[in-house]
Amino acid sequence: MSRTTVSNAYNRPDQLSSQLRERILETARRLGYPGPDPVARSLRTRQAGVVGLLLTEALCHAFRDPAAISFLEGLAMVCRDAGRGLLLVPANPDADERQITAAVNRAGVDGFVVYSVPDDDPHLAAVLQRALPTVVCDQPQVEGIDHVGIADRAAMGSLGAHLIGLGHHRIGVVCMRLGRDRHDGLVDVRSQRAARFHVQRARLAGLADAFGKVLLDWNAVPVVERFDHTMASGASATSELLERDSALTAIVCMSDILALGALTELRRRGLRVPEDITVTGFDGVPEAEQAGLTTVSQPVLEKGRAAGRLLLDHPVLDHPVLDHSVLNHPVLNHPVPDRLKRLKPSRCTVTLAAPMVVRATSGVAKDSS
Amino acid sequence: MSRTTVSNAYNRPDQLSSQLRERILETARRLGYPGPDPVARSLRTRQAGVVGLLLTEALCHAFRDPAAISFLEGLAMVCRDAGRGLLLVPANPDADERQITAAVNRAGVDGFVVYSVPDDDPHLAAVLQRALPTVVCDQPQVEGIDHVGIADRAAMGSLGAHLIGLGHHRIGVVCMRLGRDRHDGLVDVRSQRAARFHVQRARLAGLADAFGKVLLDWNAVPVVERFDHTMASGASATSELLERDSALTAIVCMSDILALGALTELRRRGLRVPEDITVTGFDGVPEAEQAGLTTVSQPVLEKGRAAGRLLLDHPVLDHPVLDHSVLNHPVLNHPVPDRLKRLKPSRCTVTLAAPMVVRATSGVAKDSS
DNA sequence: CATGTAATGGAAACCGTTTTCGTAATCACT
DNA sequence: AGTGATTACGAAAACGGTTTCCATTACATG
Repeated sequence: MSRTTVSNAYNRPDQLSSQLRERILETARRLGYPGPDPVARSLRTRQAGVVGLLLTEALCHAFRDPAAISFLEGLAMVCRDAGRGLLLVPANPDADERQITAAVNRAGVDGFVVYSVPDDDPHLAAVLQRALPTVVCDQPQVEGIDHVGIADRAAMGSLGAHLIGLGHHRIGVVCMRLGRDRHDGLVDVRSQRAARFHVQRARLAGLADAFGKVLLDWNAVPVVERFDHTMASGASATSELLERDSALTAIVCMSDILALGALTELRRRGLRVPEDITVTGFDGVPEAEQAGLTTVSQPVLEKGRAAGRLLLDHPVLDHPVLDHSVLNHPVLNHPVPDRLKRLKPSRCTVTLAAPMVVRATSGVAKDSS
Repeated sequence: MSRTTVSNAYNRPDQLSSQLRERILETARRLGYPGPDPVARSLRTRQAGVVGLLLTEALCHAFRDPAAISFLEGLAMVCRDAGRGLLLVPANPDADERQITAAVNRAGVDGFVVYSVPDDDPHLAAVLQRALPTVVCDQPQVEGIDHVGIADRAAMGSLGAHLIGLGHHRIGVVCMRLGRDRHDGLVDVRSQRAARFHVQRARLAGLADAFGKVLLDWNAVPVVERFDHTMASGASATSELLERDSALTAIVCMSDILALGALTELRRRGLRVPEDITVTGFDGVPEAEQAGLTTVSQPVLEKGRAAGRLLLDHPVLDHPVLDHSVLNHPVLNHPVPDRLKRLKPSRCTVTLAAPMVVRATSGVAKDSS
């Protein structure tokens, strides 16, 4: 019996008579042959049928972040529909350069999605080395690499302007980690600008924009960094801010998780939100919605889907590659009534309708064999 | 230049002089060679360095279920520490038999973890065909296949006895889907026993046990099934139960998600929990903790870690044998059936004995461990 | 009966590594 | 310089399929 025929029996049932096929399968069963080896098949066909996903190093925290989960969900949906597997690349922050490169190089995938890792992450560098189709999300744009994201800076700018419009200027900011090293505490403007994470950098810059626009001094705004992206961090950072200045009128958090932590801390201190103090978040996770948080709602699931579609070369149907300027104007779906101005409690959600998709046309990494 | 030397340059830097190695790497860079092909390497080494994960078909719902996420997190942690990738197998409920088998067969993995799929799931059948090391979780035990789970039946039995001890006997039950087909509504005992999901079957049986033990009629207890595992389902099912019998004293939900939905529905109706009516859940997710739900806290993350360790042949360190009396969690050690020896050296069945606590924070009940 | 055509099965090349083993070169030591 | 040990590198055989191409057979047709 030739290999060809066996191969055909499994993959092209129409290429041989059904009784021969049945005989082959029967024999296979008897011999304990489990079917064609997927690895050998991948080698020959030059196709793994798998998409690699590079999540932030802090895997444990990624799974605790509803936004990351939604992204994963969106991506997984697209992969499932395309019959592709989704491989979580084992990203170990404590590994040395060699191990990291090895981990990425060992991944038998047809392409990579990179989600919110630091700019200088060695995993990312290793991925780019692989010269496979790649999509980055919540990252700085890389020449020739597809990109999915939102207008973080503009969105946070809107939120900042909204707050300032309400009369807030004595605010404190809570931010997740800005770099790969643990640092919990105040960060000055220099450090803010040097943040290794695109998202954090952009959002802080957006807030600074809003302050600059009305000639308020951004340098005077305390920004507290926390390495762990948890509610507890949000709480402790809020505490730190209030110790420093108990007269703050708003706590601006760079994510909903942190904002939820801020809420609990404020309640613990007997402060009413939003009567006594305002809290804002970012992302628009369900829990935030339920808590009645002022936040920026971004289409996280859609970002995952867009990334997947982009990688699998499907048309990015729902997200035509938009002009940058369109998305630069996030929609305030609750315009602030006049009577609410001057520090009156108010809640609004800034909704970003669709992710921003930038398709790399120069195709450096794309389809280059 | 021979292939051997190039291979060594990448994988065994100590096997050749550093200047030769540098020369090779330099040449590779110049020629655009991206390093050894992981697929070919896997073929040769007979090792993919990847663990396959088969999640329930309803992928979208899996990612919305905090318990499933925690399991995933635990598994991912173990994989990361072992330098293994984690492959989400594209499980499509709507695919036909052939596509499903193909999806599983295309996965280049060293082993599978199967998490809470229906007993008759064709994906599961395909996985078992592959004759690879496999661990099932929240599934019925399969001869010769590693198993991770908790004593669902005993746990729910304890919870039931606890409720009965408090005087509850007029209760309603909310359950997630019992089979692969959508069915929303009341289910009789026959259907309960025929449930395709191990977990649901065991938990319902445990509750029935508790009723039987004190000679209460389980047939009289209304059980409402919901296909979608969401808070909305919990709410609507609760509504359905109350329409049927407004004098219920307790709503027993088979998961925390459903229970949280029940809570909102009851609040909406102006009923106080736990003063007017008791609600119980299952899983012990953080949200439930926060809501002060009576629930069974199971070590979900630990289950994920145990599954990973079992598959990767690490000792299952953190899960020692506990006394049967605690909550009836035996740790069984099965000798390896001879025919399976070639697949994997040491197989055992582990039932998690890590802390499983019946919490009673909602005031009506108080009990522990 | 010869011949063209379609259906079916087989031979061999190829995918890109790892690994074993052999050979040549280098080196320390007597 | 001879000898044995050690090191550096290369040749060739797997690994387990897919795919292309060709040979054979069966059958209908002129």
